[in-house]
Amino acid sequence: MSNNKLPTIKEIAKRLNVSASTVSRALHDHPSIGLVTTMRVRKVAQELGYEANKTAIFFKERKTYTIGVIIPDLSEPFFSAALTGVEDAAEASNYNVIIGQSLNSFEREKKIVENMKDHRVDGMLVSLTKETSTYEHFDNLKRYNIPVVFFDRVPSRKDINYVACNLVSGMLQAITKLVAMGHKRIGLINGPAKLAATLQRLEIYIKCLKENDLPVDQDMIVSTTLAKADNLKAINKLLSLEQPPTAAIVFNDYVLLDCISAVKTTGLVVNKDISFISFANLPIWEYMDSAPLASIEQFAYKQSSMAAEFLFKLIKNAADPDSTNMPLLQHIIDSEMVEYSMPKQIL
Amino acid sequence: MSNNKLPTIKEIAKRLNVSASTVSRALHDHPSIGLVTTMRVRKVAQELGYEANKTAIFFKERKTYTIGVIIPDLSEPFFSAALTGVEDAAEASNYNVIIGQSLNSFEREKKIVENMKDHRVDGMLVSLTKETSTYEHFDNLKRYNIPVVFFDRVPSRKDINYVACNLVSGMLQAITKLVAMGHKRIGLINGPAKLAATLQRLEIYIKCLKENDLPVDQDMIVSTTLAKADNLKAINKLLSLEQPPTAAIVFNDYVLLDCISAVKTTGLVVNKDISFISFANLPIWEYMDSAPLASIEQFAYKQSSMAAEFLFKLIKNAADPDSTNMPLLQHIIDSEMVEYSMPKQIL
DNA sequence: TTGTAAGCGTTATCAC
DNA sequence: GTGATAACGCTTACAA
Repeated sequence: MSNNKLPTIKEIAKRLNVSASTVSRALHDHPSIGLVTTMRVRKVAQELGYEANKTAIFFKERKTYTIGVIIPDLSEPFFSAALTGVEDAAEASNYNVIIGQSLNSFEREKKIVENMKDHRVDGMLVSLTKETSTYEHFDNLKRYNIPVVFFDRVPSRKDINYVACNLVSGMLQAITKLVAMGHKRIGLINGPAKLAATLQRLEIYIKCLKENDLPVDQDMIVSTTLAKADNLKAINKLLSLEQPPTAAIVFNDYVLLDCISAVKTTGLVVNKDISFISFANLPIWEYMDSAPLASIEQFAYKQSSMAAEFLFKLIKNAADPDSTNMPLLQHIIDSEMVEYSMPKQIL
Repeated sequence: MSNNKLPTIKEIAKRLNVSASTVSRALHDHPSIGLVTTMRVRKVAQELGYEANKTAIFFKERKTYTIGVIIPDLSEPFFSAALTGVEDAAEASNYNVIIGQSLNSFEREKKIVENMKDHRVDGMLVSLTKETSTYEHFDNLKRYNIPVVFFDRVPSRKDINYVACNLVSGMLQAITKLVAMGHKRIGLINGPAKLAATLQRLEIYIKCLKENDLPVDQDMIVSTTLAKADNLKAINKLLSLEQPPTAAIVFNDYVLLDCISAVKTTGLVVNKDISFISFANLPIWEYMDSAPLASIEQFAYKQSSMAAEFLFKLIKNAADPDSTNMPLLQHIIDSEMVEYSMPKQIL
């Protein structure tokens, strides 16, 4: 253990019989310091292996050069991609990233916010819990001048900074494509009613059907709690209709995985008897036999890195003494339909 | 913008005409402070919404209550699971986690280490780059009393703290199982020669074949650069042998995905004409038609959370004034073969 | 029971 | 050109 304390500016000062301020200035090439002194200081600094203690500087500056990211669940590829987006943006701005997984628990989310506040992050990026419907824990941060930018799962409020994704564009492409392929009966396997996303998907689904002059048939709209057993029940309900749909929009990829299993169990063939299109997109679909026809790409990386840019803008603006009041930073990215190359069952 | 500065201990002191130390003590229920004073202090603190500025405390304590995690690539489910393991362990110890992805670049790894050192993390958890073969950048941390624990991808050195996974146990189970199923020709699709993991897998493969009294046939050992085209070439080489293997051990799941594609292209059937077993394990195999027979589970979460425990032990020990010199903390977890339920092609 | 002062490492302000 | 001092917010001997 090299328990010898790290050299400080004072240590150097003492060795040279100069003041700490002189050392500090010398090390910063302050013009007022004589060349000789500067050289002597540098030499000793070098010898001692001196390096400025940034934590002291940060403390003085009242900054941490760290931002916090709160996401629901890293095991979802969507969010790990998002985290990478944040990290890349942060690196470019010389910021560090501390991370917290809310695991879709509102209580955890609150706790993480609190903890990050205690650590005085310079800002926060947040993708909300499914449970979150109140936002005081974020409002509190104003007091600490900690700006927040939300992404993807954003509050239903207008007075916030956010980057989100518009699902309509991708869905419209998807349904239009299905129609072009001849599909007339397109079902919807939706999520639990209490989720905002569920209502949203329903509305979009209906809107896009209408745009394609298709009728909305309530029998073809089913929902699931997202539990596996329930996913199976939902798809089976569709399949057992007198006139089952020939295609279905699915709440997300995890639900879809179960749907595909169920279809196979009945002996039907995915992409022949029934085609799927789902939200989000697992990176491995392209390797799978029964991949959906397409996914609605929601650009995790793009959303999160843009949110990070926003955040750094806010941070800089707050630091600027003659900053004018910043307008809200808000952006919506259009989703896009991404087709998978040649679902194998069709070949 | 609530630009009014946050209340400090001084502010409270001023209001009450007492000293800052009194306030500090009162807020900590110091026994020497009179009840009345304590109450008055608390009241004002309450009114002002005072909260201790932890960054100041941390600075004084010369601690950050933050650890750094360096991993190659979050898009690999293995590492995002590992990160979750760290986060869970950290939460239990009231620590924060800052994250850095080396993206398998040695230069990036060095830079991240440097940056985390500047931020004075209390310790680091590291899973090395494929490129890393020198360790000065970690040795430097001793100077700053920043302990390091490696996990999964650990240095080839004995004087370090680490948690790793022993591949032999799982591989032995796997090959034994293949043999029990009647397989006599078991190939190996290995990685690039420059990776330590490649040599390791080769040795284990040979060892396990021998344990099962099977001959080692050089023709059945192929390798790939991990690039897609190369993966295809490797599997095709095996398939085009006069006597192709009936089973193969594959370097990792990503290589295997390509192998499966290739097998299908030739019209052969996975799990009938050829079976696979691979290292690591993608969370979605169980949903796939042509899943490998089994994966060698390497316990990302367990490794990383145990590494985190080690780290906290080291941190505590270093903080303890009368700490005896800590012995190295090292642990090896046995890998295990994990079978997938009923590969569908066989049903 | 309370106040004073020093200290964590650095920098900015003012004085000489 | 360089030095002293204060300040960031807090804790803790040591005094009183």
